[in-house]
Amino acid sequence: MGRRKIRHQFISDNSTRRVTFKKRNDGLLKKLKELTILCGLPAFAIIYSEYKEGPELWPNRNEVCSLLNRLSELPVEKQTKYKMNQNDIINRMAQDAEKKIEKVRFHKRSMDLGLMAMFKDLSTYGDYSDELNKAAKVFENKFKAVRERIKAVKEGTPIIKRD
Amino acid sequence: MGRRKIRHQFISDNSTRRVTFKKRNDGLLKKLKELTILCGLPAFAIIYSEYKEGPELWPNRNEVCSLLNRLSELPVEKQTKYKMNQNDIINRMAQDAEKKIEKVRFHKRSMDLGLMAMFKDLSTYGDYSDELNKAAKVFENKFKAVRERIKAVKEGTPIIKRD
DNA sequence: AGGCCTATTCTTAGCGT
DNA sequence: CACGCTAAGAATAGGCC
Repeated sequence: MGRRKIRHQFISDNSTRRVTFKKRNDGLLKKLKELTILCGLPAFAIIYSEYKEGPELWPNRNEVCSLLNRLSELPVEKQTKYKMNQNDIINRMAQDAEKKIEKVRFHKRSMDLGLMAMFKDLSTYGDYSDELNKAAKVFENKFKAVRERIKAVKEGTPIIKRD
Repeated sequence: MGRRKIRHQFISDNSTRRVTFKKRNDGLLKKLKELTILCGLPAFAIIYSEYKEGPELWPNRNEVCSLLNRLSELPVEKQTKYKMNQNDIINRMAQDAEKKIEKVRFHKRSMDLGLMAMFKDLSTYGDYSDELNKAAKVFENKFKAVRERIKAVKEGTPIIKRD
């Protein structure tokens, strides 16, 4: 919704990306707030960006932790939605990561904060905190494993519609 | 954005609220996904609703936990945004809660999942898990304390624009 | 970099089935 | 109750300062 239609992929231009982030981040939080008010329910969002020291955390950490604890108490059978979402995000992040590797655009931040989390979900490799290059290499080796897991987890239709 | 403009408040009609939730929930997750792709960053959202067993968790719990841990490691001085968000949500939830008390619309779910979290953040009162009425009463007593805290925490301008 | 503006595209409220 | 449809409203990409 703008002067032109844009492609649904990473915005390479730093300036444009920054502006887009600002606009869409604000728009997203506004909509999240509206949803919680209109439907009277608790919701949370966490958005890390390279433009801020602290992450966009809405509404706050304590509530997120509380709800996460609730989630862990749910019977596995009732976490279907969760599984599908996980499948969805793994797929997406894998694709994003693939592009980044190809383009050698592995920013430390995204690697440190985003992809490492995925690794932890798959297996334990120790501490890569300050060894970006090593981590990147490991990622390449683990990529196939990720794909394998994606297939394994797959089931049902994802709630997040694909474009 | 529809045939008519709607008021920014809780939708009392169950049927309408359900439909609105479905539409807006989907729209929100779509936008969150777009943001992560367009700007190449990790983001997360958790939405509890009364319409599903499991909460809408995007993308998955492990990543959320990992990022939360990162957040806790940030110097307090750099958590300004977080503080403002917390201030914002406390304000909002306090208002929502107030309405619910007045209208005796304290659904067990929202109380259990949403407001209790806020209580935990303020002080420890023991276990209210299955005592809704008691919790509601405590809330009324704590309401002023909440307001006080809001003022104490207040500083800077919130990133979440108010309507 | 940060606002403001507005042409365009996108979202969704109210209905019909 | 779940969908499909579509016009009224919103969000925002690209410009301009």
